Amino acid sequence: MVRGPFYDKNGLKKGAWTPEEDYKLKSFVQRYGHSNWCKLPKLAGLSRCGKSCRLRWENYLQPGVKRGNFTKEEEDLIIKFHEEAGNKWSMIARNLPGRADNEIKNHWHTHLKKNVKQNPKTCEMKEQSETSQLCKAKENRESESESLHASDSSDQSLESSPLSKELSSTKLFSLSRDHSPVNGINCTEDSLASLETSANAFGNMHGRKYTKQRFETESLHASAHYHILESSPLSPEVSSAKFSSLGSTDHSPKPGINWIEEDSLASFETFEEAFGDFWTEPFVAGYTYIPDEFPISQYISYYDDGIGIDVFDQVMQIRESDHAVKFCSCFNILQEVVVMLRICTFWASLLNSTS
DNA sequence: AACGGAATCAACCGCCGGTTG
DNA sequence: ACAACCGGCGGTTGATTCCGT
Repeated sequence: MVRGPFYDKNGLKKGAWTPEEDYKLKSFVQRYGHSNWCKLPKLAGLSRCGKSCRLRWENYLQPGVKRGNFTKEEEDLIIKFHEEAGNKWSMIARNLPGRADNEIKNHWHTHLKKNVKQNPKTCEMKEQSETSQLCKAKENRESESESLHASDSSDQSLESSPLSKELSSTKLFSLSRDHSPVNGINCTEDSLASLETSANAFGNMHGRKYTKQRFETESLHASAHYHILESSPLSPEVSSAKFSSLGSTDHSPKPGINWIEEDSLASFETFEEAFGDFWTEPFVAGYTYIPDEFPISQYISYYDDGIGIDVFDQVMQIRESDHAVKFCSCFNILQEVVVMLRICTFWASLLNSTS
């Protein structure tokens, strides 16, 4: 189902991700964030391109990512949003918390598209949608941009938005400071405060500057998250835990977090069972190439006050300045060899035990 | 049991727009 | 103002699994 691993001409690994790579990426991102995907693979000790890392994180490793079967409600939402906006998978994904755009896209092509075609009424609506899809796509971008501007003062753009009122009001809800109930949602002050705090933490943790686009995207994401929670199988506790964990300085997995990647890391846990502290032994923990004693605490305030100190960049500066990267590269090769030996040992022991 | 086509889905590719220097 | 860089997005690919013959 997945391309086998191989190396391209630049020496970058392609194809399926291994549990080991997942662990490296997850550990690094949870600890230092991901303000620069291009530099991240080198720092995290991965022979992957930044894009590949980003995709893997966003689609599978990121806390809160839902895997598995789509619910009827989710499918209805996908169909509805697709009718509204066409192949705007990222936008649809923002309104389905926990679902990656790639997964939604795949689900559409493999399950929903044919179902929609079988339904004449829906098909008709879809055709109408598709005929104006190009126009809508353009309008969507414009209206999203407009709604951002409008959010400062009024909801004028809502009436002209090609998106449904539900979508539009979601945006308004996310972008405005008005805490009154919107679109039938009873918003308590507490939940809103929690949402805002969480959203802030979410935005801050990566050390990203709040550009117009990012503000828009992340606000949408945060609001959509709250919006869907009303009917989502994900509990509010999980949701808030998600954001909290992202903004927290303690990046160890927390109870209550919906660690969907548990499944994908099942084999990884098997390693741990076999070797106890397999991944926490020095050569592996260092795995992130950043020693535990790295003076990270002085930057931790970043997460709290949101002032633009980027932990990731600090790591980069320190490590590049003293040629640590070169050292780590050599060190990493040794680590890789040791890891491979351990994996071989593990499988050998498994084979022995089963035979 | 063997084969081949269909289905699935993780991952890659290339383009585009925003940001930065 | 401009070029380079970077992240995000949607389309596509291809390995694997499923299922019918």
